[in-house]
Amino acid sequence: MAQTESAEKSGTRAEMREETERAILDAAEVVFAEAGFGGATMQAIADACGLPKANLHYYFASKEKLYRRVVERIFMIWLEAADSFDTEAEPEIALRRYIARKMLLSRDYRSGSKVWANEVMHGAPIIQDYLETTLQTWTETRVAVIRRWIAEGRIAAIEPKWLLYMIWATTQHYADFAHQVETLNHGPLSDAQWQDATETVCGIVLRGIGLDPGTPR
Amino acid sequence: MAQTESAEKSGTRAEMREETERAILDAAEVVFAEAGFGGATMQAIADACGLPKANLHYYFASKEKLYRRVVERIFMIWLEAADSFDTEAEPEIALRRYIARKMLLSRDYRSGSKVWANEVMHGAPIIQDYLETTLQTWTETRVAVIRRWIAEGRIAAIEPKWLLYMIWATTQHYADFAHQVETLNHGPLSDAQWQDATETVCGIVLRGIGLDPGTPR
DNA sequence: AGAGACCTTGACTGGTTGGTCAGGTCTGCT
DNA sequence: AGCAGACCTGACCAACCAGTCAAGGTCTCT
Repeated sequence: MAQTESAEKSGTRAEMREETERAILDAAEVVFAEAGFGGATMQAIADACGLPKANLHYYFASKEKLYRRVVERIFMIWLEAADSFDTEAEPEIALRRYIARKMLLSRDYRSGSKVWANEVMHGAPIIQDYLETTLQTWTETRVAVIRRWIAEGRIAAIEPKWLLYMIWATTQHYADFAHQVETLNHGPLSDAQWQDATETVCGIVLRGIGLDPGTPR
Repeated sequence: MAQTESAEKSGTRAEMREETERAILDAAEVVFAEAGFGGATMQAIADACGLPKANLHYYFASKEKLYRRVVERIFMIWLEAADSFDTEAEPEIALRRYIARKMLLSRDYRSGSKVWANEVMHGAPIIQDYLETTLQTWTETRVAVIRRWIAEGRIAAIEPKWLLYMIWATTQHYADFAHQVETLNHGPLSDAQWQDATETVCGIVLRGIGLDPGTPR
């Protein structure tokens, strides 16, 4: 009974294992986001996905290994979104698309963003290597692109890193500080507000580096 | 011996108590910032300020009470800085001064900023009331000022809240994500970099809302 | 149908943590 | 000097938590 209890029509062995792992990862992501690594308990994660605690340890050897998988998954999603920063496109297009994508991520992957923020804030003990390799490389390529734009006189002469940090910080703020944002807003942001916020961020950033934001949409 | 061991020339009873409390709060701020509430241990805080763990409980009844005091202290510092958003001044001046002040805070009170970020990210269980009262009020007054600027045609018509979030997020990024920033920078930011980052943020924000950043300094 | 791999789970354990407390020390006051 | 009250601290405890385990259940393949 127990094994076929899940609502999904039981697929192959491997499929079911994957499903269970994903359910645990989803639950873990939320719990880690709400309580931090230290504050989260395996029991809480187990409760959140309706499994006995011992089951978690069957799928993930330790709390730390589970946490690492959660963080890695977030990073992959982030990386995927990062590709929307098209190095070939016009600056207006590339930046606008990238900012919009990151705002979407903040809305749809709030917990993931929080876990990532937590991890970095505490000195990135688990994913330091990612920072030094993948993130470093990605950043350098985009910095190079921005420098080229500057050299071509298309945008104002600013240090590219400060611009990237501004975009990262602002977009992630809507996930990491969602509670504060929603408190000040007396409730969750509406679709219109998300759209307006995105457009405002795009507008300030583009105009801020000397571009014409043009007509949105 | 123990009581007079502190380097300070022992003052009055009340002074010494205050000194000890501040030493504990300082240590707690760092430990909470590095490990989060759940990950921090009273023992680690005790070690960080060179006191026996039992002493902490003499000055602060519980871990949670100590944490609350740490967060409250941060909030007070934040509020003080918030006053540099002069509602009487010209938009360029008010915003420039406010951003610069917040950047300084990020540099000098990194741990405090992290603790605050942690608290809000985890749903502000301790300081929800501050968000709903003091922060709400402060925000509303500044939003009103920005709306006035817009009505007077001095800055572009944008939702003031999105602008404030952008400033908060960007400036705090340099504290909360200091580890990531420093990794990508291959070391701590120099004074010149701090200055350049501040100037860049001011420039993008001001230009972004249709103002002339003018000549810095 | 039967064997063997795979999965599930309640009960348990060793270690850690927040918090307590009794007994001691020091300070300021009379 | 002597006393009262503030301060200090090592040792202790109950609660909790990550991780283990053995016994039993289920699925797949032949």
